[in-house]
Amino acid sequence: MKKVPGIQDVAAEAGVSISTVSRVLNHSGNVADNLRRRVYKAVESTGYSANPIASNLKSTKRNQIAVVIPTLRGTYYTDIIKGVSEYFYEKSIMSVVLESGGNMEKESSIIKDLEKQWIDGIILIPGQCGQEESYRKYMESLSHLRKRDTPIPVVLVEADGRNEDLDLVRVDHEAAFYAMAEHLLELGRRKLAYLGDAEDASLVGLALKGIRRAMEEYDCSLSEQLVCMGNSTVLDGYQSMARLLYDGQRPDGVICTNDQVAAGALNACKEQGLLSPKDVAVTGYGGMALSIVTDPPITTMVAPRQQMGTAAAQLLYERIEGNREEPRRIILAAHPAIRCSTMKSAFRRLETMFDD
Amino acid sequence: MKKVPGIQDVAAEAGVSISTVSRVLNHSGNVADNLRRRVYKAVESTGYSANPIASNLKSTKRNQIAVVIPTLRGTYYTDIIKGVSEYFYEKSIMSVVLESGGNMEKESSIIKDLEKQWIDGIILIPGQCGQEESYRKYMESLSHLRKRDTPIPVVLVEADGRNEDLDLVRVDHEAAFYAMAEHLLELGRRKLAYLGDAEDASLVGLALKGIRRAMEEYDCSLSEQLVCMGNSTVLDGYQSMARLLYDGQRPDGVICTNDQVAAGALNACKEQGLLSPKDVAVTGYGGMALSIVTDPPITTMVAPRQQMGTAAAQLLYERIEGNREEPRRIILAAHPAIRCSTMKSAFRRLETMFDD
DNA sequence: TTGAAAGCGGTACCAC
DNA sequence: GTGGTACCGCTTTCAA
Repeated sequence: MKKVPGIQDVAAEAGVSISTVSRVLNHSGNVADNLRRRVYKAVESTGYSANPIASNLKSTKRNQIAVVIPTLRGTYYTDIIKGVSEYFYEKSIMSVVLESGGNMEKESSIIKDLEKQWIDGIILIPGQCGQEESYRKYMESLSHLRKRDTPIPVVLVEADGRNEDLDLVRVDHEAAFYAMAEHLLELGRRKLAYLGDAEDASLVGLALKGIRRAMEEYDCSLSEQLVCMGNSTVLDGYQSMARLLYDGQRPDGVICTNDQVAAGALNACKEQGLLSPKDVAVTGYGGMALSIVTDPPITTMVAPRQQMGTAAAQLLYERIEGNREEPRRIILAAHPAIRCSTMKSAFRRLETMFDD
Repeated sequence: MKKVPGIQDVAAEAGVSISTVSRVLNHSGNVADNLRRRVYKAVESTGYSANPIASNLKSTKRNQIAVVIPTLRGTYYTDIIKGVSEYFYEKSIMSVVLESGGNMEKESSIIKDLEKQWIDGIILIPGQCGQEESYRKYMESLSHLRKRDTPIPVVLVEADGRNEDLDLVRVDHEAAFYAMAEHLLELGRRKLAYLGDAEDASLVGLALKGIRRAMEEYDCSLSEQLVCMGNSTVLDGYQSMARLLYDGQRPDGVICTNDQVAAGALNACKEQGLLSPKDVAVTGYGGMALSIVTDPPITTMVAPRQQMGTAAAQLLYERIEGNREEPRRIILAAHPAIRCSTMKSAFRRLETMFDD
């Protein structure tokens, strides 16, 4: 195995000093035209390409950031990644994607690994962080990053706001669920149900808050019996809804924690001969591709996922460049997509925005 | 800004030589117990963590591979990434994900960038490589990687087999489409249509080959009028199917290039009052999450996406370690998921395998 | 068993 | 303008 050509080979080939080669290649300092040409020629003939590792040895910069996400399944998080990696690709910074499984221990261990890797920054999308106990340990590993002599900047995405001093980008879930509830209430529905994700306590809290606030304004309230906790798959939605109906509960509006659950709920309704939206109006959440292909298509709140990624990337970049000290929070709004699962008259055009 | 503790600080703190610290930390060579203890203590007190950049300076290894994919949208490619990154995470090798937009020029430029980055290996999922002309330039950039003094190994995923000497992992699409056609033919359907993706000539070719082979065996053939080319979104499927019906063509079976197109086609049928599967049986392809939430759920071929990723990662790792010289191809089979869009009696259980 | 010293491939500062 | 040279942080001989 032949050795890779190094800068010293180029220098030898061109008959100039290493310093000169460096100057030419980094456009630093002035070099006489003839030398410059000779250097370029030597680069050509040797097939030289700078070793990025050695280049960063001094600066101890890696030109690399990491995105830690709960899961690569589905499109919610990968859309966020899209925003992040596009932003950093422009800046010649590579993005590494790590999957935590939504598991706090794994997240912590990944973060420790990244620390050893001397990564330039981390965008962290935490999984469920319900249990106070392990949350403490978790926060420790994060704050450790900031207490280092050379801190690794961290930007949180879609996390609750408990960690006050970290940058944060998230969707205003409370407002979004408020909007969904208001939409149903405006349509005259009063007996609303909520199908939540037991594993995402933080989202459930915000959703309930939003829904309750809307219902109060319409002088009604959310019955505890109509609040169901499952996981967040199609199957869970189906089962939760089926159980509600089996128990003799029959809401006239169902707000689901995401589009998958809504799709499942829709199925359960159909099975019982209930029509949507006539008998039961169903709303999803997230604006995933599948929300448009169900029958009827599901009314949902579209989360600006890629935009979240871009915003987070921007915040992180400011930190990496040392351009900002005080923490910032960016709260983005989800926007409604009204479809036939709540309004029969809804615009029926197949939307092209989702090309999952 | 304080300096990061380096190995020399640890050495000073422990009152030993740098060499000794290195030996202790890398478990290389024997060190007296008392020295070893002092080193560990010094590591603790200084908060030392090895600089991964400097560690690899000699070996010029980066412990980093790249996955180049057409798009981060949807779940098809991200599922492949999941397989890849899990495999390499175990090996302490980071995976970087780059999005090419399915654009050959961008792909080439990304690959050039990666070359400068001295990445240890590349898993490449090419976009459409229809046009012979630009394909040539493209192959050049690939073969350049192999002709370097220190070649960067490349594994292709879901590419056609034109590049004979590269490792390759893909699904046997011809067999899969053959199976879909056979399924419809077995159900007595004879007037089959095919909705393809104009931008993926390679897939179209294989699909048509498979479908035609199956039809021949049933003594019938595919009418050219029932072959439609669009793109691959829900909307395209809707439009293609609508056009067919508008033209007075009415197939009794429709084979779609993917699940999105099938979902769209299903919609168009419904709009014309056609029942599925009674009037028209519709099949999708890929086994995406949305195939299960449509009404009726769509019969599809499930592509082993994560498995492809793992297989590709394995091949790449062998190359990186220099354990193999001769190129290998791994062809995986897709497996059918029969649903109500083709057989009314199909098992109706909501499958949990898709939790998009 | 230990330490000194020579790189690894560049960058950057300092003379000339 | 140009070249010499001292690092960057770690690994790896090579002597002692």
